[in-house]
Amino acid sequence: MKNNIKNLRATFNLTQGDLANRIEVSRQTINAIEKGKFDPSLPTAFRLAAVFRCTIEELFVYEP
Amino acid sequence: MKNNIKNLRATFNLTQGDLANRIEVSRQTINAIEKGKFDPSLPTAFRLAAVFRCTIEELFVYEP
DNA sequence: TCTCAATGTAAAGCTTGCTTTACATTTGAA
DNA sequence: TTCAAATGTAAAGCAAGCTTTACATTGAGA
Repeated sequence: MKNNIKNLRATFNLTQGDLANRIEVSRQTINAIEKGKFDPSLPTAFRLAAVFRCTIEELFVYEP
Repeated sequence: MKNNIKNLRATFNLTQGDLANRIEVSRQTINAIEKGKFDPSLPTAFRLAAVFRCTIEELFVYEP
């Protein structure tokens, strides 16, 4: 699963820590998701999409 | 997190077992998701949306 | 009514998402 | 150049997603 978080984060001028605070996860979680270490849970994906005012489909690219 | 899986499954004439096979999870997983026992992972949500040809946002309603 | 498919549910166990703590590396602004 | 903020990473531990096995309940058609 790929994602556009790093780019969007830059567009919105947010640090990993800022974003983490906004969606109430740890900074390490944001880092891990950006780095592709693991996929977020569905609730976390919804909160991320809400911050960037986009759909989950625009934020994440599913790869079988 | 609420979801419309049960309705859509009826519309598409699929049993829980059918749907489970389609997205390669166990029947119990489908049952648990329908019953709200837990939220699916993001990959599982993507596969569910693909079966019903809808978006994740149409399939799941996030509740903080 | 009988019966078989579909659904509900439970327990044990594995994997993954996420946390906290902690430290190293990179980067950019003064 | 230096120093602080931002990022990267790692380990241990808890919580959630999912599996397998197994059995009970519901429901609809013969």
